[in-house]
Amino acid sequence: MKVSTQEAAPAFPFADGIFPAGCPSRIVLDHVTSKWGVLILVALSEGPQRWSELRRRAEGISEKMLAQTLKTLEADGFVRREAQPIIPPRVDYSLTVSGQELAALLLPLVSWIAGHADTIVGRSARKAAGAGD
Amino acid sequence: MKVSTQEAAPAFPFADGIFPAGCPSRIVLDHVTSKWGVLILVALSEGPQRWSELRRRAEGISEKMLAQTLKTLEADGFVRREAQPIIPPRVDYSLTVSGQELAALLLPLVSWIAGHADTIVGRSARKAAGAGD
DNA sequence: CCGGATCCTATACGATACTG
DNA sequence: CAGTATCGTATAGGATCCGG
Repeated sequence: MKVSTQEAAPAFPFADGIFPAGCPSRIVLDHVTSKWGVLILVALSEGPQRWSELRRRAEGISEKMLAQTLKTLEADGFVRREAQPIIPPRVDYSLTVSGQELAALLLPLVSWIAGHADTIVGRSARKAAGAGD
Repeated sequence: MKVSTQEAAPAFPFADGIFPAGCPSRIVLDHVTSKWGVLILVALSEGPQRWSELRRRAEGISEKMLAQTLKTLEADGFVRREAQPIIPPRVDYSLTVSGQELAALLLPLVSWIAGHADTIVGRSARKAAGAGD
């Protein structure tokens, strides 16, 4: 077993394979890391929001994908949907406790990316010279 | 601006839209959250590894996707590739500093998912009753 | 052993139109 | 306003063969 710089946990938890193909973790990971999953979860981490609000926040999302993503996240227990039987309809989406935990892990990731993306794609565009760091 | 339960930072950094469609952040996010991106980065966070090792770790990945994912991550400056001109070839992949930073953010996420996936898909399978939490 | 090239399929996704 | 239904397309991704 190898011991490198980044050591805190007793043992690397994914030493022999991240996890098996098709296992529940893979499924959830795919849901979360779907094209819009991260964006929706991050958007909702600010607080409950309506459908139309989410559409604006996740710029570029189609109605179909918003519906599909929300449904998946709701089925996974990350998002709660509350519809009010009024005309015109009003539906609020919010994070469950589980969803808040997840979003709390996603926010640093998204922030990091937001802070480094320009450098990264800049380097990509320059054809990725030789030195990575 | 709304103030709800989860308030800690001075201001929510993604208050009016996560970030614009097609911007560098979106591109990098898509690379990282591609089907195999997370798995490869997490796998490499344990230390440098060879092609064949990565294939085992990321169970179920095809050669094509491994090559493609590694190339993308390398172009983004997250992964370093070192090929030794010997027969048979030996190629080692490792994380750059940037890649290590990213992986450090990914690990908690993957660990959390690994710890909750069974509950989550269990609930999903039971048709997602009514209460999310 | 490490991949590149090619072909093919599944499906994720977007655009549009329609409904309660 | 908040969706659903349908269709068409782009592309992600897998299988296989080949080459250094």
